[in-house]
Amino acid sequence: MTDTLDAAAPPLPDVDRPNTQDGPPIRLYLVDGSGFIFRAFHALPPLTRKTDGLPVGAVSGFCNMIWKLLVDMKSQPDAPTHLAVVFDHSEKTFRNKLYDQYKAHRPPPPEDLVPQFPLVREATRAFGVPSLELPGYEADDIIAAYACKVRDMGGEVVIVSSDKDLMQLVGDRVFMLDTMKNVKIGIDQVAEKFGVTPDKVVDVQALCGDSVDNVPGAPGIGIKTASALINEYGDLDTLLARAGEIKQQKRRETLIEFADQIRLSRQLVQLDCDTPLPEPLDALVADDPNPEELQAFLEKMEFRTLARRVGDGKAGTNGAATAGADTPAGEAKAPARPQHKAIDVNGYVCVRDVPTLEAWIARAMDAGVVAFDTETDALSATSAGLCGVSLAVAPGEACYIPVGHCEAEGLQLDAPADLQQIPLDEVIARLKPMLEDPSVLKVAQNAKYDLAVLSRYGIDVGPIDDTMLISFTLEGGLRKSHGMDELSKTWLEHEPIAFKTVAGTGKAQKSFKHVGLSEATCYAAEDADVTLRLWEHLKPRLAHEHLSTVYERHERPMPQVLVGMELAGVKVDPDRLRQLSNDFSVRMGELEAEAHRLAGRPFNLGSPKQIGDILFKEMGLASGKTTATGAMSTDASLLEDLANQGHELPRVLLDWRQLSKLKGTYTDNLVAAIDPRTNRVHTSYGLAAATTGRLASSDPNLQNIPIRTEEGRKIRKCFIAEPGHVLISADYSQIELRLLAHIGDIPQLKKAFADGLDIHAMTASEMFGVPVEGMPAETRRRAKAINFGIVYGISAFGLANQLGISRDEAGAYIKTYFERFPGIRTYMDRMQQQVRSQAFVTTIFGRKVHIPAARGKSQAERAFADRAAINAPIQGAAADVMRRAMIRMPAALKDAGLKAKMLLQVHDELVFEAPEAEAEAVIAVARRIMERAAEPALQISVPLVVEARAAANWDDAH
DNA sequence: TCGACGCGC
DNA sequence: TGGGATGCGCGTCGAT
Repeated sequence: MTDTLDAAAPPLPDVDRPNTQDGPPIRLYLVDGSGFIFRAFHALPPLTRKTDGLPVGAVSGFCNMIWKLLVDMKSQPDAPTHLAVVFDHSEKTFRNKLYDQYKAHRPPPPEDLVPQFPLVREATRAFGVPSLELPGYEADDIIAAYACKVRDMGGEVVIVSSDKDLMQLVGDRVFMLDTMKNVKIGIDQVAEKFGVTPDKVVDVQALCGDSVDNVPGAPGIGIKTASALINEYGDLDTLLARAGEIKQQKRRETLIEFADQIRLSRQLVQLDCDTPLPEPLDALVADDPNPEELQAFLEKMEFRTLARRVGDGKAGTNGAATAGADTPAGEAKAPARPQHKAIDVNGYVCVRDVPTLEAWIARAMDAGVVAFDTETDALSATSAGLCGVSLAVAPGEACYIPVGHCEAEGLQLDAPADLQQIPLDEVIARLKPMLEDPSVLKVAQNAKYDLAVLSRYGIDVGPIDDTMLISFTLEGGLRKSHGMDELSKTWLEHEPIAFKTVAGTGKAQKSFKHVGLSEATCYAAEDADVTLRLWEHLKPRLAHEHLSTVYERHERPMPQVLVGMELAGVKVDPDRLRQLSNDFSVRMGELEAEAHRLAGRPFNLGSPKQIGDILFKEMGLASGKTTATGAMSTDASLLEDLANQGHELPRVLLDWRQLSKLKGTYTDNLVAAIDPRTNRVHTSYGLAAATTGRLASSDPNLQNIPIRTEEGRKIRKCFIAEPGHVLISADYSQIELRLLAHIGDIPQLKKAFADGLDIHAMTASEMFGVPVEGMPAETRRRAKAINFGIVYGISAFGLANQLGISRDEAGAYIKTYFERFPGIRTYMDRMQQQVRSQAFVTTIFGRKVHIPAARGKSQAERAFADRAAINAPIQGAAADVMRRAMIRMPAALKDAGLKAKMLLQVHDELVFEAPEAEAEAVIAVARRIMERAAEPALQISVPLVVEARAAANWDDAH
């Protein structure tokens, strides 16, 4: 419950504070108590009262939410003036008289939830909030009655619930608030869900029915058909009266045959605004709780954090912390219990004998879906050793299976810790069939890591779902990270135990294998538990938000592919790299001495600040520009200008910087990154890093190896193949411009690509009216800069900078460009409009790229969003094409009988290693797969062309 | 921990 | 009006 709304939720329309004739404005908050307790129970981690084990998780979530509402009442402009919590009273209601099967399929509530029902009512009273219920009626009807009354009086109503059955009540002055997701639901959100305005929601529900409540509806009609029909005919009665006019035979017959059942369904879903009010409205006036009574209740429940906040009277400013504070995470900070006794911690189980392990595996097989997580003794997935595996088979039901925990050397314990574990081989052998069973879905957060670890122990995990990738597919661009901690805080309002808490921090940080089994179980089992809950929450959204295909085709297969590449690694020549490093050092020393001589004093060449002082203060050179923070800029373009004016020092600094960069970033670190076991370098690819869908490479980054300068290429030459093998580089030629031609439908560009012309020369020819033959190199260079600039949404200023021409001249170029290629202007305008109205754009493959800056306050932010919106569909489509090629590549190579391996990806390039004799065959396979990668999803209207070459090192293959 | 810088596509 | 004025990453270094 953070203060700010989810960025995805549009702000509420400004509604003037309503006035009633005879009193202050009314803003009534109605909390759907029954709905809340079910959702809180399933969404929040299990929490029990310490003294007697009474389950109180849902009560805790409920108390935090109520407290937040009460705190907001004092400060927020849209705080409640009236407040009540509404509960269902009994199983049987008037609806059962209409239809005896209503809600007949409901399973009994979970065992752990039952004792919490009376506690939530008690909590409500302790907070001084009226608790309403009425025999024979559902909570929804009571909510409807109050909502209608207040609305008709001119007041405002906020229904705290996410129950879709309440959405029919939404209107100009009636909203819903989902406090667990921090989303407000207004008319637009209802329309998005049901495809009709709220007043037509019952008609749609009557048609499609509801399997949860056992409302029959019309067979074979879903929400889409229902809303289409209602929108066409206006309302349900008209539709049923004119059902004979419907063209589709099946649909017509269904509506006629089931007309009565549909009318009954409408009666079942229609909420009754005439439900008698259990209390007069005046009785719901919001008021402060009685402090003693509230404290007594909270202490009885052992909600210490909330009790303290209530005592301070200043709680609620950070709702997320409030919600998490009474969870097991807080308990973990308590003094450690004796390790050898703690087997069952917070309901999580530490598995240390084979029968227990078999029982958990059986439960996973039985459930058909299991969340899992691996714990390791280091960070690198390609080298870390396994410490243990955790499994979650249902929310709150998780275990940790330690396999590699041991005592730290030199660490004396008072009593020997009990570290008895099932042997590693035994655990692997027993887990393997379940983890590889095609009928059991394995859910992981960042599955690539766990797949890489387990694959080194001979387990080929599958099928998998990845909560990180699901989140990335749904919300790429909305949040910086899709890490588990952040997702848990957002969606489960729960802060998992931090790794630091169990392993320590900084110098004292210990490897996970030295963490005691009790603490390790708390941490590891919780991760699997949280992963399962996140999956339950996020996975259904893919379908609802039309992102299932993107996830299934472009995300879900990637971890497997990348594991293959990361584990393969790439060979580098350490001797040659060390020699380069030495050469660079020697020359840097010479340049440093020269720089000190020219400056007249020693200084640190690596410090932009000191360089600024020397150049602009001591030597009096004209400082051209400043950086974002106002410091004097000393970047390469500026030093280049000064050098061209005839100054000596800037040239020396530029040369030194180049060598310093190469040595510091590349030579030394690449040698250090060689894994001694494989003698190769294993990068890690980030899948949820770039919002456009591009991969990112890190530890080390192999996507920014130098290529432009002669010195830099010396480093690239150090990437080599094994003896008897070659490296093969295959890269898409001009893929972004080709996709722009397709997406923007630019005839001249499409024709040029179809004819295989030099695209930059063609652009120059179109723009400047000169023939391609005999064109000056400078003319082509300018056209090339414009082509690239267009892809990035460049301005006249930027282009002028890039080309070293005047701003007016650059402006004229851009003007000419748009005149020659009007389709590009249209494309850019379209993206700008789209991002400003929706705050996201999509690629031709359906990938959604959120650009929240489009809703930014400053013009600069929105201008930035415009440029990102122009670039994202192009860069993103290229990334999508590349992903499709990569996903198909391993099988294509294998089917062709080739031993070649895909090693690296650099956005538009793939690097393979193959036996020399395979080179030609690999090139043929790579080109075929890459050039046809968009198919069959899309037919790109320009050819995608791949250039490929084999050589002994990466530079020569390029 | 942050900003400046620079490497890649 | 006028400031700001090419997209997406990662890693290093110095300054704090």
